[in-house]
Amino acid sequence: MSENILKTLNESQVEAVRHIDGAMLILAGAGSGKTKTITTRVAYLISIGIDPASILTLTFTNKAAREMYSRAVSLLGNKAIYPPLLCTFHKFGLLFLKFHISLLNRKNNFVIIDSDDKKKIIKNIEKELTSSMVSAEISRYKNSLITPEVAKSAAEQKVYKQIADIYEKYENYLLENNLVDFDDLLLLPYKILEQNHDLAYKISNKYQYIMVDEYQDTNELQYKLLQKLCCNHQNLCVVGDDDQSIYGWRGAAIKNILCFSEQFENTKVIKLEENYRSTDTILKHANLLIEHNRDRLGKTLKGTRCEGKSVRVYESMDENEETRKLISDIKSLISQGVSPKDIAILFRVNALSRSLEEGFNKAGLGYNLVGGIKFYERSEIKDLIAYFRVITNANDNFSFKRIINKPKRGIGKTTIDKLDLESIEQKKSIYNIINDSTPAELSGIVGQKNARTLKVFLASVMDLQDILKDSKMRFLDLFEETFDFKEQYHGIPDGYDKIANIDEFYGYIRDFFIQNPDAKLDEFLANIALESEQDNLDNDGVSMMSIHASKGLEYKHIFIIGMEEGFFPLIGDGSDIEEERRLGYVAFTRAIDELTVSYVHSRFYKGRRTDLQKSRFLTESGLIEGSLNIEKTAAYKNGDLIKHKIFGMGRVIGVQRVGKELKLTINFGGSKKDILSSFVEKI
DNA sequence: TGGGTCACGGTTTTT
DNA sequence: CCGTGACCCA
Repeated sequence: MSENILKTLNESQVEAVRHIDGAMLILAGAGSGKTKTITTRVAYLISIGIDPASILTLTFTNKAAREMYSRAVSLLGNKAIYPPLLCTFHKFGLLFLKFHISLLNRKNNFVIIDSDDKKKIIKNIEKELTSSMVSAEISRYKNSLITPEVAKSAAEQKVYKQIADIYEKYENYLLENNLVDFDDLLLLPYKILEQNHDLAYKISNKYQYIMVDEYQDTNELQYKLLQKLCCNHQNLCVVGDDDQSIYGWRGAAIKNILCFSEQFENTKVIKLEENYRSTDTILKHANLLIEHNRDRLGKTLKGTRCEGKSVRVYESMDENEETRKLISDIKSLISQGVSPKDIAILFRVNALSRSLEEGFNKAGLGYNLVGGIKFYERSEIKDLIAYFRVITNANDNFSFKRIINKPKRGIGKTTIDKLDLESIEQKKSIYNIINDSTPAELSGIVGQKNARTLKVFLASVMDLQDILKDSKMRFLDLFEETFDFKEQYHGIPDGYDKIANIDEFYGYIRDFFIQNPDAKLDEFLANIALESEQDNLDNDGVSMMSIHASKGLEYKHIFIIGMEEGFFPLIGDGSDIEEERRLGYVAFTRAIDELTVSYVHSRFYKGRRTDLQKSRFLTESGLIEGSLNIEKTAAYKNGDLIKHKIFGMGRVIGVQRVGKELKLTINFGGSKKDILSSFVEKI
């Protein structure tokens, strides 16, 4: 049976699956059967008698976890086995904390906050700095294991002192309200393992075989955590593609994959370079593009299919012409019997979807915009979530403040501020202040009218808490009855949609409790906190999404728009041209049969029309002949200007990597000439 | 308290 | 251009 599983794999894949003990790095190029290899390895390990409970597989997304899990289970057939743990990093962290957070003297009824909540908390602490900036900075600290104290003492510039200060207050706030953010789901387990060697040893012993998907996207903290999990063995198998690392801006440490072999002894390295997805033509251009990157482990995708159609390059005056071309193409594809589900339009910047959407609407074509505002991020849903959080965790001041006036009950900012102050003074949550104070005491804080309102409000919340203990379903019915939550949206703009969302959400909760009758409300909350809607691909239209969102997906027909300097590659302060190129590589390799790239001469963006140059990626990938501008370019050799004129008149028809340099093939007057890039300089 | 108006700023975002 | 947030007045 174990050998049977390996039947449909190629040689390298089999080698990867059969390697049992010791560290392994699987470099899996785009479309090289990465998921198949991991899932087969899980099934194989179990089939040769390894205890499923000792296998841990970590992914980044729920979607990947679900897919791998079901594939691994189906490979094992119907044999009833104890399922191996296969989940996201964050889910693993959550499970770990539920068991062990007491080691940090914290209770395990903590609530997970999302990035929106985080920003709100930061804003409440300090309004001068932009909360997104501070939020990202705090994440960077946490993921680099820098404590507030260290951040404070290391800060030299005033801004960083300020940020470190906010960081400290933020951490205290989380602690007081028993909240954890996404970073904590990894950081706190690491801290616990760091402080408790026996536990680390025990856990490492429990998970003898650890696998990590998308390793190129791991950060410093994840690496450290993995080290702890492996402190008792070296059976860590990581799978990734350095060429598909596109989350550097978010703290992913590409060095984790680049240096894996040095960090773990006797690492076996396996490259999966056979691509089963795209045509040879598509791969050729993808390879040409990525060849321009310096920091690579080095890998070339080999095609297994056919040459296929050549990649089309569209040139348009502006975004309207671009959209017209795409729509006419897509219409003709559909008339030839292509399903719109097999078509996707990709862009580097979400803002580019606007003109597309307009065009599609006018043409009456259905589309499916991936990304955008997520269901759980809608304000009405977040309000409901805040209600449920307060109901399960009375210490959650943050959520309490969110719902205190929703629906409107006449409690304003001034009253909230007073309660906040009181909460700090009494070192007690707002919930408990309202509960513990006598009506007279509370009136002293917020006035008689507000005191009465708050007492009534809290009584309703407490009634619901009681009902929740008896019946979750009855609780849900009474919740709406008590607060008239939907009522507030009647007759306001978008109110109809909001009510529909609320009903959908109630439906979700009911479903969850039907599926998990024994689960508590806080389990539901933890579940949705870690759930994002990638499964947004519900309707049958053409998909539109950012390149980031397209990672891991494939479509028969791919259109990439906005191939212009400034848009793609996107140029900004933190921009990294190699990462942009990897994004290009990811985008190209999403295509199965046909790839079309498009650029325009001008685009309407941020309220103005901007002139644009076509993307360098078009020449780098060999999609168009590059032409060097006569005035701006000259060729030098050893400091001397050479053949300026001839070179200037030539056209670059090929670019190839030679060592650390690029070899440009120039065509002038019919004859070809090769020149190294170091000989080319801008004047 | 909350609705209205104006100024500002604006990549990508698995959890 | 278009959404968010600060600020002002009823």
